[in-house]
Amino acid sequence: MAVTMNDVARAAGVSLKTVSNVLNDYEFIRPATKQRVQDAIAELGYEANLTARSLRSGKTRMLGLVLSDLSAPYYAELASRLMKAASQRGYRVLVEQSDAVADVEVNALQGPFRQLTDGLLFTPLVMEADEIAARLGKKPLVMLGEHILDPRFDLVTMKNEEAAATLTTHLVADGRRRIAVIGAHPEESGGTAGLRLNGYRRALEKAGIPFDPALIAPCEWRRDGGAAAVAGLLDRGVEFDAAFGLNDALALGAMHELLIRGFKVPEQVAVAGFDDIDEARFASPSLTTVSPGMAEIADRSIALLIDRIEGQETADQGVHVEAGFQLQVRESAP
Amino acid sequence: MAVTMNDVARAAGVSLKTVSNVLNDYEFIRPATKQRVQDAIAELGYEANLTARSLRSGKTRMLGLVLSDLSAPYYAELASRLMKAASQRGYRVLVEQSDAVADVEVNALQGPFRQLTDGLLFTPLVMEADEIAARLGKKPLVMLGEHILDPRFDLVTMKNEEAAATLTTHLVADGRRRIAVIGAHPEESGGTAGLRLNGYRRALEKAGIPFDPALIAPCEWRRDGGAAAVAGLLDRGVEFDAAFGLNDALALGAMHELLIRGFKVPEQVAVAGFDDIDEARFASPSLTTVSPGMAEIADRSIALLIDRIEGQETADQGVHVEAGFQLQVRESAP
DNA sequence: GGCATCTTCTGCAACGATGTATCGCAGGAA
DNA sequence: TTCCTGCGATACATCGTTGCAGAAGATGCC
Repeated sequence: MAVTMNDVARAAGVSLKTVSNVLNDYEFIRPATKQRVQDAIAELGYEANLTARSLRSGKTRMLGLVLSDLSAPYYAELASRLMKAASQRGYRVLVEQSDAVADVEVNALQGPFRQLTDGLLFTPLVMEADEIAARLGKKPLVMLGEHILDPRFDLVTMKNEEAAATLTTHLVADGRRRIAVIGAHPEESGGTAGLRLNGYRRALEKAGIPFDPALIAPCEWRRDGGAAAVAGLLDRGVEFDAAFGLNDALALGAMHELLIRGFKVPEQVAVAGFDDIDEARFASPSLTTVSPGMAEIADRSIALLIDRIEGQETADQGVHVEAGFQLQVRESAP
Repeated sequence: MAVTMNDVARAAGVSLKTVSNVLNDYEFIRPATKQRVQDAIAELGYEANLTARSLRSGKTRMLGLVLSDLSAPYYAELASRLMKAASQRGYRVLVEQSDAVADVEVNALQGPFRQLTDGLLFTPLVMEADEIAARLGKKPLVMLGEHILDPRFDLVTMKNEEAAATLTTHLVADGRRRIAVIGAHPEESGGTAGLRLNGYRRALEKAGIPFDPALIAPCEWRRDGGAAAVAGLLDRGVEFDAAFGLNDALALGAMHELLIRGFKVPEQVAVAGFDDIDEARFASPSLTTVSPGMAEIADRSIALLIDRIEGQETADQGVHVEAGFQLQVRESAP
């Protein structure tokens, strides 16, 4: 079997507890003793049993990350960064894909998944604030990139509305007047889609351009959704000189459909997205988009969650962090 | 604190072990007793403590997945599928990003990460077969999609060589004679890159086209690597009428560079990739590529690993699975 | 010298589950 | 009646670690 603390203790001629103390950096240990224990550890190749430690301490040093689908480029990159940030503070990340299914979200919040983790990074797609609050246990939870702005929860997000307004203003400055929005309902106002749509409307208003609900095309937030939405607009005879995909996948799907149908991008229709995934830079034409400061989102949310776990952050109300953003002007909408 | 088995036992008026027996589907329990225990569990909202169970049983019901970088589209999609497949058999997947750093790979193999998991899905990028064999513990390990074809290891991969040959033959059939390869060294023969290069060479040979090392452009397997490799070829004055990116990211980067420089794709230069990531379908022009049967790879590798863990697969030698593939002909290389 | 305090180390219990051994009680065979 | 077998349930030890309480010796202070 594996080497245990008992074996180390025997080899070093000290008690079990002394070995434990050495491992946990207990203050009062004679240097000579400490050395003897460390030598024994090295010689036997001892490694602490994390399961036993977890059982005893009640901590797993794992963070849960709940998102809809890891294969979406934005989430893949975010997960990758979160893992790296967590690892720097000695934590691991366990991912749960909800597929936007309510049951899975609920289970992540209070089921076995919760048990395995010391805290949660949560991207709720189905559950509402009250429901979450009701099922929220004692372990810390940080909301990620989503719309639920509620004093009960910590939240790390970006300036969705402001960024969408900036992007829209950029399109308007280029002379675009009929800007289609891909991925929202005309009446939407909550959620990521709603916030970005609000920014769009605010920018139009400021420019004195009337809002036309016919330009708003709802669809699934995937490449094929974006393509289908544009197809729908064109088939309905809706005219537009720009398309604003509420994320890059939507924009790229939309652009693809436009190019297939023989439209010139950006000459006839400008296309812009949101998220600045790696792919946006390498699309043809390259995609104008908003870079959401993902590094900042990842670092801040990990820091906040771990500070909550370790009791270094004690604010009664939810802490709200808004990461900055940057407009990335590229070929698709100069 | 949380409800324990002891609380349930007391509530149901039975012993601790009887509760355990009910939970583990022990055969000889009177239906009435079983019912009483189940009622108590439901009433108290008892949930088994996974950590305690792990400590006692030595199993965590977690699988480790070691790959270079989760933000690479291929790996993101693979990870997503692996998680879903694992979850169907009651396992979770814990991801470790190696960034192709040797230390991280070694640690994943024998460090704390190994301890947390019952088995490993391993994509070695740095370590060699002998090194892996030397550090391999007792827990099952399945190699994933990589080149190490060794009787000591289980391996799930795809027909890399055959697929690359098929793709090359397709390009040749379209009249291409000078096909650049993006992402390999001319002398390479092992590893994913080597296998695909072998397929390329075999197809050329069969068509009676001489192999020209000048057409082989090594680079990092990322979009920007592909772009840089093509830039290098063009700047060196190497002429070619097709570019075969050894994965889709490379091909898309290459295509981007070609389009920027005013080349017509596919009229002047055809472009083809490998992996059929979602993005390939929505690129402009859409990318001809090889679809590696990822669903099959994910399902088979999870099945194999779990069968090893649970003792249902007992072959002494490594089991080798080769998933099928499909040529996806699209606009970039008709 | 006597007492309090600090340093260094130890032993025991506990975290919450499962494995092993065992026990009482039926019912059937001898 | 006695012995045996199988069912249904139990008690106790155990997995490897950490928290708590305390012991023994060294040191400081009056």
